[in-house]
Amino acid sequence: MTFEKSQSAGFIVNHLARLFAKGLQDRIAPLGIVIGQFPILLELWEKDGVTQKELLERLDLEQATLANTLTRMERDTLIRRTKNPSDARSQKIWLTERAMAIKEHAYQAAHDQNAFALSGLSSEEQAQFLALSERVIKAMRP
Amino acid sequence: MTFEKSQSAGFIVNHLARLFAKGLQDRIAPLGIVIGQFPILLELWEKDGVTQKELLERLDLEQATLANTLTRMERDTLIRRTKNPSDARSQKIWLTERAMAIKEHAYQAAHDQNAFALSGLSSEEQAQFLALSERVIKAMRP
DNA sequence: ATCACTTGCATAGCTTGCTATTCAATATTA
DNA sequence: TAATATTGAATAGCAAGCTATGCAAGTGAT
Repeated sequence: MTFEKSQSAGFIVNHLARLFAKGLQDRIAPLGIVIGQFPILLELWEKDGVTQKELLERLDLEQATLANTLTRMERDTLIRRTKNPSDARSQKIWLTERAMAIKEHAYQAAHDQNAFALSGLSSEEQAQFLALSERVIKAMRP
Repeated sequence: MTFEKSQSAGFIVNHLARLFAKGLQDRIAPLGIVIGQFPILLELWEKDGVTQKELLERLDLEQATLANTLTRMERDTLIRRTKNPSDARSQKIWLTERAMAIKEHAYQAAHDQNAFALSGLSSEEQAQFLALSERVIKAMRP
């Protein structure tokens, strides 16, 4: 059997993801955040004061990955945690001023990176690309 | 400004890549290899007895990433290294019997995973998806 | 021939993902 | 109520990516 990397969906998609990540990374670095914090911040900008479990439900991550990233975010003064009066096992997670202040800049960075990545495609092709990607995800999702 | 993850190319592509990786991971685990070793094995199955530098030129990885993965591959008896008579700084990298023996199974696994991932698309759509992806990569590549 | 530059690779240290395990708090059931 | 099960979160340990740095071997220029 033969195998051609350059025509393998797996390789192509991996390459895509790494280029995307690198591009966004560079754009958000000046804000003092890193890419793994991005999805978490997005959720918290929508609604904070939630428990880790509630946050987890809105994210596509394993619990341990989230816990570790939250620890780094606390270290980096992006979040604080307070006691949850109704359950001593859990805590409530809050954004700091600093994290709230960068929201718009971060949105802009993500928009810019997406626009840049798709800049070689027409609007129709962009829509097609996203739609096809969604269908591939659907096929693979357990 | 607003930001909708589910319509963000970056998030979608990241999700895609993780599902792909997980799927291939599961298929190759029985062969005793892991996903980071896969691209390297593909190149070595084509041609081994090469230096790290030659290998690096054929891969889309940083030198340090390759060096570390090669160390794990040696630990896992997938490769051996011999002296390079023409340059004492470098070594030649050779596949072991074990690594050679799994080649066809690994190709098959990758084929199967790609087919599975794209199974929700028609042949035309599959070609479209790959072509669009390539163009997105081209736009982002430095 | 020596001194400086370049090159090939390794190492250190970080992030972000994972699985497996642990532990304390809470809930359930006999 | 006591024993057991479940749940929320943390921790350990690994892989694979990155940047930055170090080091020894080779190359070149004076």
